[in-house]
Amino acid sequence: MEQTPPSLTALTTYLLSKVGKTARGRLGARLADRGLRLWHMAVLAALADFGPHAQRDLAARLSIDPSDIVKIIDELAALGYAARDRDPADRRRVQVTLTPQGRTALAELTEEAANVQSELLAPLTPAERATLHTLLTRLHTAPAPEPPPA
Amino acid sequence: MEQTPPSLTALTTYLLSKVGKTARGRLGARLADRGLRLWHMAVLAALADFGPHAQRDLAARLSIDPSDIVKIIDELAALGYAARDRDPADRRRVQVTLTPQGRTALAELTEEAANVQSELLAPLTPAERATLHTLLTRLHTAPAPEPPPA
DNA sequence: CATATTTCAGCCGAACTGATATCT
DNA sequence: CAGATATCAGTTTGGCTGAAATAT
Repeated sequence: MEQTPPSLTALTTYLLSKVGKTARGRLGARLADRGLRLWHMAVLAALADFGPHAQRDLAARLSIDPSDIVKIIDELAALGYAARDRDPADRRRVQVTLTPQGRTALAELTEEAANVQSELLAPLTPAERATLHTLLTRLHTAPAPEPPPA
Repeated sequence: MEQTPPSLTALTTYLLSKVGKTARGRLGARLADRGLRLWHMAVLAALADFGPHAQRDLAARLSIDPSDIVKIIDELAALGYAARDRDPADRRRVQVTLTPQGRTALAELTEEAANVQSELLAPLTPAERATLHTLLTRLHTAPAPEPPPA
């Protein structure tokens, strides 16, 4: 079998990128079976965890481009998972709320994600999975330090 | 500051995907400063570690589509980092070899990658970085288990 | 009029498909 | 002629840019 160059596997950066890509791919494939993509699940999760959002706030929270969120909400609304309403206080804003169907859909997606995860992390013991999760959490929540521009 | 939904950060899969994406982004940005992309570095690494390849073998080793490798080699050749020669034994094959300039370029890229990495992993202690690396290596080298189709 | 939010149209890079050319 | 390799053209997808449209 062809091997990955050791010059690359020696870089944690490379492994993170590669393993992360397969993780995204696996989960994306499962969601695709339901006609959804990763952003759909992210939006449902944000609505479930933090309540209704203006579209702009959803985009900011999830680091999606505001111009892309339109179609995502369109699709979630078409499935009955989310509802659009004008914010009466500021009619420029569109309040997006999670419907009960959206909530149950999210529960199913989370279930799917857990399945994908147990496949993906199968080579690790439960203790190792926990360690990996805490280390990744540290990296994720840490401020991204930019080096001082030369 | 807007927070990421806990429903997502609870998933190791999500963290892997997200952290991996920023890793790829950071490294890619550095390489872009030199007019290169990630695949260029991967190809140089494969040539350095395993010697000359036929283009098809490069594609197989790095999981690139064979139709995409053509332009990558074009660009590396234009920079003087790689050389194309017909394999005299099988003239269908194009042998790609690393030039001395390519080798020194790879050394510089590896240096850059190490810099990116130390920024990215700054929140972790050296011991934790080592743990992360071994865990990721286990995930990377493990066979990708597909669940039995329903 | 200046600003904020949403929406839409189009561009660009990455990944894949299919067809053609060259060689064994 | 069948098979393998490389090359080329076209499609798709995601993420981004820039310009309307609506409201404050």
